[in-house]
Amino acid sequence: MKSAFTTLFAINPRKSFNVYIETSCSLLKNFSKQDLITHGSALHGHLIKMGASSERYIAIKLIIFYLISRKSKEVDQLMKEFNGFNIVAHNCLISANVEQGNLDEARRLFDEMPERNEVSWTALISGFLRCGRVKESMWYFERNPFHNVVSWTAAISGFVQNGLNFESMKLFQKMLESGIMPNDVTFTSVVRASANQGDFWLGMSVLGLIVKAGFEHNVSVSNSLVTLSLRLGEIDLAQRIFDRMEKRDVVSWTAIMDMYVEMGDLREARRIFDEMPERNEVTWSAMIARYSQSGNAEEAVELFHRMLQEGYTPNISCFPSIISALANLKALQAGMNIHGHVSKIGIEKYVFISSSFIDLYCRCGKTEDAQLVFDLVLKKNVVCWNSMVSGYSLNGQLEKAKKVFDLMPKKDNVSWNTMIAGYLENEQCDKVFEVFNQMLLSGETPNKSTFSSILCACANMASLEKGRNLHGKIFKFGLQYDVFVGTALTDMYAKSGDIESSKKVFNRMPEKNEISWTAMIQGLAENGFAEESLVLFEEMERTTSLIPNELILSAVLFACSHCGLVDKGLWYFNSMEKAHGIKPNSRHYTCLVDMLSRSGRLSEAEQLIASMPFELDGNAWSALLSGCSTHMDERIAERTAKKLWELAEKKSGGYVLLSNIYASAGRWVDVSNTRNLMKEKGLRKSGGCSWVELRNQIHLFYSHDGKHSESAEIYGVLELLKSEMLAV
DNA sequence: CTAGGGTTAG
Repeated sequence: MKSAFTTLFAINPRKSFNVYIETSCSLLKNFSKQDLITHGSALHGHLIKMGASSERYIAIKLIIFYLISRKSKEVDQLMKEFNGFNIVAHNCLISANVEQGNLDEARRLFDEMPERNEVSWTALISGFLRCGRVKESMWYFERNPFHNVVSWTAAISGFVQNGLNFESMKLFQKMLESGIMPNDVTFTSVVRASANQGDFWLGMSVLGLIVKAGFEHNVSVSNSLVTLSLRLGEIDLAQRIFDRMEKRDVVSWTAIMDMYVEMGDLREARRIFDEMPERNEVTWSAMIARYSQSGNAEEAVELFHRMLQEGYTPNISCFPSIISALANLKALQAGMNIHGHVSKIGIEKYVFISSSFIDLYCRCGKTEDAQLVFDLVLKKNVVCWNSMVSGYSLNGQLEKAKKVFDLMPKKDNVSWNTMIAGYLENEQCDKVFEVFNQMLLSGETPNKSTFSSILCACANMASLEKGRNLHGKIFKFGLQYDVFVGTALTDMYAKSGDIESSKKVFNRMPEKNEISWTAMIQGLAENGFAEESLVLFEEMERTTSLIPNELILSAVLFACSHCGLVDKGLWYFNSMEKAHGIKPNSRHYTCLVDMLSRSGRLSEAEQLIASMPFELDGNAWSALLSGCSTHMDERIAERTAKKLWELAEKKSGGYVLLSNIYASAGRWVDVSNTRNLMKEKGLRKSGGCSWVELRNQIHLFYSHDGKHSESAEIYGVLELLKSEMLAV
């Protein structure tokens, strides 16, 4: 561009300057390229030399150029020198300031104009709307003496952009009453308003007006109608409108492409994408976003590369999707390359982009880098904060996550859910409830995600009372028929030992997925209903197309082991890889060892352990040992005990396991010996913890350090109670 | 003055 300009400049300096400035301005709208700014200033010097800088049109362009480059000193200077203002020049400046978000400056310019036309009014009114300053906009709108289609439409579309859909429809009605005919732009805005309202009949009456006014074949209007139909779930209608269109443009094709995504048919969407006659940046961005959102990160990345190869310039909207895809792939290096590029073109501080980078860095374990990105964001929104909170919790840095969480100026339910899920993931169940209670107290509405986490915490603690309480809350929020919530309820009841309620919830679920079945089959097996568990497993195989997963199969093996169905269990075990493509893991082996040991097939069990393709598993050894004690095999027991001791040497868990085994066999002397040995070696069992909930306050009690603040009083009362009881 | 695309929890 630079050399082309030099040539042009030699022929006609004024005209070429305009071309140059126009190009620079439009480029600078999106990016603030340092080299363009340098070129612009150099040109300015040139123009001064040639005496052309004070000519009205050029001077205005120069002011706008500096305005966009955010060089306020130069702008002020030029404004002082410049006094050839007419309405057009003034309007240009107002628009440029609006574009930059300098609304107060635009208003000042507007107020000091000696004379204004309809463009001046519309520029200011729509400027305020664009910044969400609706009240000020309306103040000027009501005083506008030049009401025409454009000013009405500006106000209507501004309302729609600010989410004031109902108000925009009211304005539309007023416009019709005042006798001004809407044009195609008005209709597209109004259709969008009805789509946002989700009101089908409103949309249809607008459609009637469109037909009456003769705009039904307008491309923009039809496009908005296609989108309206899609939003209202009227897929057939969308297709019909699309099919009847005389002319279709990129927007139409992109909209219909999205229709297939909406229907869950990504492949068909891709086919449309490949075959559409025209594509632009938005189309590419849309397809990339769809891949990224639906978990096809590799496809998203591949498409992004093709987009670059074919010479398209990715715009701001494209980056969040591609960064998110890279985050899913944990592709740190590729992400950093993008970060470099994005910084170079000066858009790295945009919230959408920063939020994606925060996520990327955190998923790659780089929370410090993420924090750096976070600190630089100019206008942090909730998502940005949430990304930082989730990033810390993802890396187990719960204290930092909580710190950021507490600093948030505004929280939404994602924020709360993130914090809750973080504590759950890090097994701090007490905190899970603490945060949940705070969430309720803050007035935030829990959703299915919240309840799934909380129920999972209940299941981990086997807290039936809390679980029942939550079940009631879930009904109140109407979430009882959700798959995730239903599954979590099934699991909670099963893990808390209330298998009847578990079954009830499971049977009433209108939709069940793989995880639902797993929870129920596992729940039955672990609660001693082994036959029922196996029957349910067979029902699942018979009535659904679900493929059994690792967890279901270990539940099945567990059930077989508890039913004494050794041969059936062996059959399942042996067919795992062949029938379901699942390699047995250590849990499966442990189940099998347990099964063989229980039925007295001890040497087979011992052989199986020897053939295990994993690191030695304490659970398998202890299953064998307990088999030895029921079936009185001293020889294998000796060998097994020795192995267990070896294992115990390595970690405290081994000793705990050992002492538990001795305890279950009633060998109390050995239990105390083991515990003493642990003390000697400085090993300690990780502490137990319990708590009670009183008036929304959780009181914690630990088995090791960190005593309750009032433990002396509590023990005092306990002693008192004890003596009272003895006295009776 | 308008239509299609963007980030976070589970």
